[in-house]
Amino acid sequence: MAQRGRKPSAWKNVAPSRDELFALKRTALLREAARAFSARGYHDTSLDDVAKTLGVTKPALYYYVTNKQEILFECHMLAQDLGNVAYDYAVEHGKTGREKIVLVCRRYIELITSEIGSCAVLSEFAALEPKNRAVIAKRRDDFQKKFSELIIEGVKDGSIREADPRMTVFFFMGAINWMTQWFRPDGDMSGEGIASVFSDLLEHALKPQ
Amino acid sequence: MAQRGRKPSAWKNVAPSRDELFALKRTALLREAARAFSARGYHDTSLDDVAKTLGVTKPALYYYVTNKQEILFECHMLAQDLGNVAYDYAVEHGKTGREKIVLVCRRYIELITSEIGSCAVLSEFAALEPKNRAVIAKRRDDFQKKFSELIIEGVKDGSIREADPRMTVFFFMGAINWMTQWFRPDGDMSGEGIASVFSDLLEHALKPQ
Amino acid sequence: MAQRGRKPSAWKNVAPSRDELFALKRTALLREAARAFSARGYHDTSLDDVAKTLGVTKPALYYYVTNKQEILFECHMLAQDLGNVAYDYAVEHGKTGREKIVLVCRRYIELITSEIGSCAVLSEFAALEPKNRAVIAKRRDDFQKKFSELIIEGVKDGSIREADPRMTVFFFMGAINWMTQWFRPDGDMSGEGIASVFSDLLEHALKPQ
Amino acid sequence: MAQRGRKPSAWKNVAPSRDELFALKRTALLREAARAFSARGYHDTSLDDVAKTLGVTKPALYYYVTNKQEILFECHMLAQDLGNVAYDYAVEHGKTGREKIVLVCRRYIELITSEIGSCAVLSEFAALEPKNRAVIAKRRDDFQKKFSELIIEGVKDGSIREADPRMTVFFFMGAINWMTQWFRPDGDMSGEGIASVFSDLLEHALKPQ
DNA sequence: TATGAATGAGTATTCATTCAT
DNA sequence: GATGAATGAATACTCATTCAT
Repeated sequence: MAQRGRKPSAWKNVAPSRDELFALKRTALLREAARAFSARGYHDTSLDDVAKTLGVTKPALYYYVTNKQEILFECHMLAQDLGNVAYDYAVEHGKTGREKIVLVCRRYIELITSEIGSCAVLSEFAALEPKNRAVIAKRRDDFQKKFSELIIEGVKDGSIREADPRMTVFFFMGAINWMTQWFRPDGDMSGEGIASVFSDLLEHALKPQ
Repeated sequence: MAQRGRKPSAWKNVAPSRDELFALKRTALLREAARAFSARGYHDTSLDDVAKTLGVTKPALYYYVTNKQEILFECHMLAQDLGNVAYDYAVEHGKTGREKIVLVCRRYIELITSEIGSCAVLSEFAALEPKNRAVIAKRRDDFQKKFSELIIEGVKDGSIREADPRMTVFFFMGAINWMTQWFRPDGDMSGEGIASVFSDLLEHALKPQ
Repeated sequence: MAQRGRKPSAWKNVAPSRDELFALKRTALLREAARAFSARGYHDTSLDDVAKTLGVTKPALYYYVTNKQEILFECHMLAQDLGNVAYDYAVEHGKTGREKIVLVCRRYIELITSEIGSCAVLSEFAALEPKNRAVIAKRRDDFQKKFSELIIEGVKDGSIREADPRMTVFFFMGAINWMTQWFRPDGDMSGEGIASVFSDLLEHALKPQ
Repeated sequence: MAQRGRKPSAWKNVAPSRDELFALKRTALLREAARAFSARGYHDTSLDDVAKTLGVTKPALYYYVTNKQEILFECHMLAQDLGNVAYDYAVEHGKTGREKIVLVCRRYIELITSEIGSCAVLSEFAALEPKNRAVIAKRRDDFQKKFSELIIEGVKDGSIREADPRMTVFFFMGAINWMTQWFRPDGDMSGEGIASVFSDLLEHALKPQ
């Protein structure tokens, strides 16, 4: 999807190439669809609505995606990517298991609040068709496994008190994912603010004694 | 709707009266619908499906409800009731603010896990029509306010460390509500088990030091 | 339908007999249905509406009629009867053809305005099922034929100027039947008032010179 | 919607432009629907019927209208337009009030008999939804008012004998509107024939002495 | 690339009618 | 005589998807 290696186009790449334009438009489509899906739900959002908001007609969308399902699926993928980004960041910057866990939490919240429109789609899991649902579920499980391994690590290095790793992950993944239901970018609490409160709560929940 | 005081019918009231039958059937309808809504989403669940599962025809449903919306709305109401039940229980049995909070959490989880089918409907908030959505949102807010007052109480009586009450409520309400997305009654963790883990995490997150 | 010759019941006929009660209720049903059909149209009137207005439940109606169609049909019959009543009256009281025609017109208007609710049903001719439609059409034609014969009679006796009898009948039957579309019993023009104006117009339209 | 001034397309404008095609199809739809509504009544005519007759599928209709109601409404509007056309013609060509009235009558009949399918819809007034009904009623009243003013004019200029203007209008508007109930284009009386008979009757009904 | 036009499949809802009680 | 309950059939309307242009 990325176009790193393409041959230099004329105009010193000032104007985006055809491929870039395509990617740009496709992303805009996904973003707008995610926003709409989150607001009204997948099944209650017609492609006509999405198209109108983008200023094109419905059939035009089919040039960029093959399906309404594909849109939903891609949105899920994008939203999940944020989790991995947060994870990588935390593993790189944290030392103890607890530090890492808390960092994931903080970073993840910062990311999804900055992109909340696209992320709220996570609650439309049921609307995925079986095949896609399986893929997304698998990725979710993988992510949560990596997560619970951080907890195990923390228990080993003494930074985290004895706790059921899986349940603990469910616990704070729930706290974070549920944000899509109430967070408003224009609310009186910034993404960073929430990240602080939540990671603080998490830290106390986990640390020994 | 309850028929406590009605004149004793024959058969020692073994057979349900007409009104009771009506209520029974209506409840069965709501339960089944909630299960379906949770599994496939509101918009993707046809009343035909619900009716078929109940062994009746679609129009028969309309004898018990006026609308598909009404079903969704009533499901939300029922699910929300559990929260209040848990709250009342906790206020009655807990002493300090923290004790109460933890009790609500534990009791609430026990309740929703025993009735998970009906509760998972909570994630279909967006499918409510505006008027109903407003009602449910109001009740949700009221509930969360009562909740955060328990936290304030705990901070005052010293059982809870200094914390943003509203965010704290969002934090663990999220943890609990998200359960509807992963909890399976036949999973390897019982409702009580989860209740224990979650209320323990909550307790540590809140207690001073 | 009338019960003239029935054997004297007890109580000196003070209380209506079973048969009379049946007839009474049936008539009330037809009247109310006619009113509703006129106001909202046949297809837009549900038997539930009719039943509710009568203070019974829908299935109860089926004790008095076999069909929704039957109701419409009987209403048409009743409405048409008025025409014949008017005709008989006119033939009895008028001398020349013109006198008779004008009398029919006056009498007919008086009758339908006193019973407008039931008569407006005449515009629901299209809602009759083919078989019934044929019956009603036949009666309508018969009536109009008797009518045009009065015109022929008038032309012969010199009270009416030369005119196409059939068209003339259509002309003023239309004028009269259309009343069902605008006449209101509580309007500023009484049935007698209209009868006067209309029969006056008719008289001038027909008389020689 | 008309394309008078558009840039001349190839083929000497033989082929209708896109917009023209749209308008053409929409009109065909309205015409066919009117015919069906008149024959079977609004509520007893399914859009499936209409679509099938037009050789398209039902959803295709929704490309041209938003509603079944819209169809009925537009049909009423078109039918009413004929009245105004007749009125304008009469005012232009007639001298005395009576001449004008008689001309309206004649012209109007000629118009509706040539378009009887669309006009018969006038008897489906009750099927209009309240909002639309109000609009149509208003136009009808306006038309009848213009009409009765012609009568007043005739009374003043001595061409019409003293008469209640409103009732007189009702009288012959009824005669004419009722035609939709019996006129058949293939009957033994042409539109012009009827126009002659009716306007003759009207003339005699109105003229002094 | 994008659009106008059309379609097939689906779905909520209404309602006349029936029947056991 | 009347009712609660249920059903079958019908119908307006929506929408993802396709395709010629």
